[in-house]
Amino acid sequence: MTEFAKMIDIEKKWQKAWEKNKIFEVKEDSKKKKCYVLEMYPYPSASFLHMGHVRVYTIGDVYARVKRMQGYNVLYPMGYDSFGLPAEIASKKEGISPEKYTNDAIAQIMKFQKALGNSYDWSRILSSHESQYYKWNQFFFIKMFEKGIAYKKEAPVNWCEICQSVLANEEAEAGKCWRCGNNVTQKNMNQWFFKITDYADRLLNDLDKIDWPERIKTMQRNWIGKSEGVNIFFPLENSNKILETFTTRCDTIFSVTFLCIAPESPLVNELTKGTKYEKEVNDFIKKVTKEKIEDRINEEKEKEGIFTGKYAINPTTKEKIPIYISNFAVMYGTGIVMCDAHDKRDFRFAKKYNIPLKFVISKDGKPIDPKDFKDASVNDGILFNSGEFSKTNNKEALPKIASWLEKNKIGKITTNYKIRDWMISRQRYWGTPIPVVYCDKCGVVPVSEKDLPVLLPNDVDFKTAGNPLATSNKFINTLCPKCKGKAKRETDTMGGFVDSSWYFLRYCDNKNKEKPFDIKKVNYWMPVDQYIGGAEHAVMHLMYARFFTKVLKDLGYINFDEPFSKLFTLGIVYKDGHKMSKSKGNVVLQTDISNKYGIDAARLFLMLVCSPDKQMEWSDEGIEGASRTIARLIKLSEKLSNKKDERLDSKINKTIKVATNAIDSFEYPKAIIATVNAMDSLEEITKENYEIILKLLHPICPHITEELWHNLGNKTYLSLEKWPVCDESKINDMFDKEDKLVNDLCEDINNILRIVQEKHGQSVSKAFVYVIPNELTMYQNGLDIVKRRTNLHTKVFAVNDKNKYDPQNKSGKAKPNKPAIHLE
RNA sequence: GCAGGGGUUCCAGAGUGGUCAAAUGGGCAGGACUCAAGAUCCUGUGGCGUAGGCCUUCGAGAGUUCGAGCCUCUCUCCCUGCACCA
Repeated sequence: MTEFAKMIDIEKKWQKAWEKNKIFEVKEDSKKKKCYVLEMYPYPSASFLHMGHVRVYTIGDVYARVKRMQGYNVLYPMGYDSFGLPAEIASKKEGISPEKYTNDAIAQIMKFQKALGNSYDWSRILSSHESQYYKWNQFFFIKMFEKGIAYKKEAPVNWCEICQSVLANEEAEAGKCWRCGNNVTQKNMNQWFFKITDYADRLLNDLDKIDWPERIKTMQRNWIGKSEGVNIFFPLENSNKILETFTTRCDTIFSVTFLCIAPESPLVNELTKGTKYEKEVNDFIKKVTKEKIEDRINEEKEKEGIFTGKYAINPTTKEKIPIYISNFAVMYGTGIVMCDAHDKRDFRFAKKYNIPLKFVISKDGKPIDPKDFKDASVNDGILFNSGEFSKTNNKEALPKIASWLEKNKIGKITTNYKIRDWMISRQRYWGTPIPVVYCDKCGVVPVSEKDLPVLLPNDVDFKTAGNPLATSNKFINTLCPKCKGKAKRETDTMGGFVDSSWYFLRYCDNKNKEKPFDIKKVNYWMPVDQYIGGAEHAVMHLMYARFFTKVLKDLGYINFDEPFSKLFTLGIVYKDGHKMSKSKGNVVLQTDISNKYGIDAARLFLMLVCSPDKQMEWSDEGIEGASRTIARLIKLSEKLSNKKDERLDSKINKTIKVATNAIDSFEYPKAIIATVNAMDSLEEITKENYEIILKLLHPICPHITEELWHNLGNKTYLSLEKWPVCDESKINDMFDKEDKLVNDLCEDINNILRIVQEKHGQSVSKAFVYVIPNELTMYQNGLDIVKRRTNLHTKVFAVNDKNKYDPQNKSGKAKPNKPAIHLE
């Protein structure tokens, strides 16, 4: 225990020294290559840190420390995403102001974070709830409002009754509120939006520029949901009306035998109003929309529909085709689907309602009939009954059909996106006030820049339902910036994702009072070279931050259009098969572990046990192993000698090479294992080589290595020392080969020895080893090792009898020469 | 359904064409040191063999290759994300 108590003293000592001497504070320096390492800034709610948090922060710190030692000018900041609902809820319940609640939480989490010994530049700290930060949210909002990127519109929004607020599409996962899990309902409200749809193509295309995990890119591509196809025009029978459908499979147009309209489509009413179908259809729509949100999760949901009584004309075949309303059609594209026998869902629907079906694709182009089929024919093949396109491959014909449709004015080549504009309005208090006033004369007027920030008022009532901001008269009543007449302020605040969309820019110049940031500073540090965070932000935060960056570039504030060059997504820490979390009650606390083993041991274990991107299982035994490794590192300092040893130099340089490469690609376990292996195989070590080992392990275990470094008489900080560079000329593969030969020999001897002793009870004291002549020296060099590891008096002889050492096995495998062993 | 990632020896997890019976850590077994325990260190940990080897193994099957855990194809199971998206 005394040993570990000492460990804690060591940690505190160096944390203080680093902070006092500001060794991690950085400035722009055009002579040095920069490296911006960033962890997603946390929401300051945790009243403690568990091993999941420790892992996150350690991964970033290791990377930052390595880059710093490699001579980069490393920006590695920390801050807090401090606006959000929990603070507001706490105010409601406990009567503390959100500000006090938040500041207390930040003080708390900072204390724990500092005990990790991370190399943050704390002078750059920021919190999004500070007016000096959110002022610039408002500033950017006004700039975007002027450009039409921020706009207000009446829109159906997701409304959560419990949170009394609207939710972004991204926040209403599968019809449930992401915070409280309550069912989300639809409501029409006037809301503020950012026009992210204008950037859909750039957001999609620029994914190719960045080094992100394929998984995350795929998720973003899905979310943008670009699909290229054709809008095809179906004339309504006995009418001038044209029904427009969107399809990506225009090659099946000749087989279309019915249309389906989404129940939400305004067209439905138009088609059935005043007809005998009206009531039945309306009843059906009521039923569908009511159950819709819950049933969206249900894959097995029965496809249902109802006939509208109307017909359309297939513009290619001129056939009269019925129009249905169906629960499988949604408001995507035009809200109308053209249906045919080459789609499984359409086919089944048609069978259910006895709608005629036609095929136009078969394997060989010979006509086939849906009557002979139980299910849809979805394979590609040769077209038939398709006019001039018959007898051609459907895939090849597709683009030709598209342009043919367009040429004949029965279609239009179209691109559709799933992404919707980003709804930023929240009816909450604890967020950035949207800097807009409503004036009876002038309408919607943005607040003048000189009047920013629009501060959150203190005289609000958190107890009444709805938006607390609406209860502050001081806040609401103001003057119009244009006409100076009476006006009312917008009470919506911005969702938290606005804050997190540019905080990484503010770190570059966090104290600037004149501007959001100095362009020169931002252009020096940005883009973030390595962004680190959880995969749960794959879509929302990471998409919005990319969007914001592109907007700021267009507005002339920055000169790059992707914020994060490289992204690393973390694996989760599990314990007993569950994600480590307070609610599961399976947390292992930072304080518990660091009190017992020291934070360095925890860091070592977390970095050693598996790659940082994988999920890992916490193990109490594992940390013991890490703790022992640190003990061995300390012990190694007793083995210092001045003996020059080429073999050792070779080994150390090879280790530098392996560890450096591994660390660059986040293969921390590989780097650690290489270093620890080198360390463990040593009998004695020169001071220079020991220092190299300390340097290699310093990013992982910064405190103990710093201590040992100073114990060697060094006055500098190891944290600022140069990362060792591999001297290729010192690497000699002969040593490796020699080691391997000797190793194998020891294993062979030991194996035979065991068999001889266990099974036959003979005692052995000498080993005679016969090897081929050109390997004799190598074996002799390793003789001491053999003697030590086998406890036998060993002699090596060279023998020229080639046959004896060149055994060819039956499969003809070429085997290396193996020595012959005699035991006595 | 679509997309992304996986299935390795008791466990976790390395490993992308020979140097692989497969790193490392844990567990387990044996040994050294101790009166003893703990700590520490050493050795072993698929099977067979009184040497150099042989046999079996990396989800299943097939293929490419002189040679496959590693490459190709099919199947299967698991995870993650998206989804009545036409």
